[in-house]
Amino acid sequence: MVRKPRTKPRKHASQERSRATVDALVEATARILVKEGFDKASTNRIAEVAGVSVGSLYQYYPGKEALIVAVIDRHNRQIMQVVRRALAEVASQPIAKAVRRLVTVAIEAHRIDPKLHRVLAEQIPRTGALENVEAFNRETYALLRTYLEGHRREIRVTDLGLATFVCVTSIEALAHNAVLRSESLPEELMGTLVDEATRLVVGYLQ
Amino acid sequence: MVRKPRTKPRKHASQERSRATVDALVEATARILVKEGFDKASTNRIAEVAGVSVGSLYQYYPGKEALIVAVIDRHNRQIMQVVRRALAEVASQPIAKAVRRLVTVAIEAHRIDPKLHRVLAEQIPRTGALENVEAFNRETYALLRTYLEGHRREIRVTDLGLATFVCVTSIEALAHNAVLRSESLPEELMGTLVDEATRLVVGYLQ
DNA sequence: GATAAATATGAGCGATAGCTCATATTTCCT
DNA sequence: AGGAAATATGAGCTATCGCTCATATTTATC
Repeated sequence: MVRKPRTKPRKHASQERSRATVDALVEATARILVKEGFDKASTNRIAEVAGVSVGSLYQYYPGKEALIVAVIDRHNRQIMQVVRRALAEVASQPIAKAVRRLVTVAIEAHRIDPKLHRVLAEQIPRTGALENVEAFNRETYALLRTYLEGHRREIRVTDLGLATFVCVTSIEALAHNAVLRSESLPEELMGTLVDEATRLVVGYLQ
Repeated sequence: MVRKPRTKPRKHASQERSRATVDALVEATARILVKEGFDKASTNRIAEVAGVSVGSLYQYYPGKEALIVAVIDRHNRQIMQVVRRALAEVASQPIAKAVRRLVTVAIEAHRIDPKLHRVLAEQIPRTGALENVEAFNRETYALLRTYLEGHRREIRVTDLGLATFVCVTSIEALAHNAVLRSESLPEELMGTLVDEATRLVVGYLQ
């Protein structure tokens, strides 16, 4: 069993100045994670890079963990924005077209700050942050499920929840791995990959 | 950039006694990871739980990281043993049957010491250990590719490498997520999941 | 301009981590 | 039996970490 540290901000920054401090802290954390790795992201170092004192850090965040969570949250919000928009656009489109779009978007989403994405995926011990990530996962799941419900007639599938799980999981994993290997993978394969992933999912649904 | 600590054992233990020490250390590391979490897995604690002195630990492992790698390796070897056997059994079987077996095996494999599996997946910063994990991934990839090559006539696919990637990635992800959620997921869905995953992959290949 | 509230500072404390090394014990080899 | 090699010990060093708090500075309020 692992006990979780607090991860919520301490105070709500109200003045302009303090909001700048908070931003600088989150930004510094992200930069350190990318450039120096998780181990180097100590509270002292974060404050230093943010150009702020450790004391200020602890005014707004109860600890290192909370900063990391803030970075993860910011990144996830960016991703979810893209995903939400895509699923809204696609709502009335037929499966074949919709899935293709979703696959493309999934890859795009994973390409938002890919270096940060990689660090978050590989180096961060998921402790406490998990709840937040779970929340985003649940939203993706709910959104896709809603789409599938609206297109039930086009689908040949018993359990809709299970189908959603299968689709989200495979699309996510394909996008994730493709982007992580995108340096060692020829770029032109990316297009083909979209075709293949689409075929995979559409074939499954219909 | 992150510089990697050494992860190779220092000495090759030759006597019976020292082999026992090494085993105890790896075992202790695994136990601590599962029961107390990554943070508590300090070299002092590992030595204590192993019933051995810290000094001995450093005779065989250059640091904490190396012990973690040893645990990961041991776990991956167990998994690969299952996977290799399955792919050998399946070599001459037609796609439909083979894929179903592989999906089942993937889930089984993820169920080997699931608590450890979860900790390794969620809590361990992948630093240096990555190379080893990559090696196992490549083997899985190569094995499946060989199978697919032997069954080219049954497959409707342009790029065999890409097809392998798609199959490995989705089966792996489905098994992984299914097992991680297996407590919150009704058990009877597991059987259905195998059906669905099989349908997903077979439909894609044919 | 004066007072209060908000914000910022950073030296330094206690805790713990990783790790070494001088020393002791066990095993191997002849 | 006896010396050499292998193995084991653990007190304790250094480094760093997360974090606090007494103090200083800036901003809001009237």
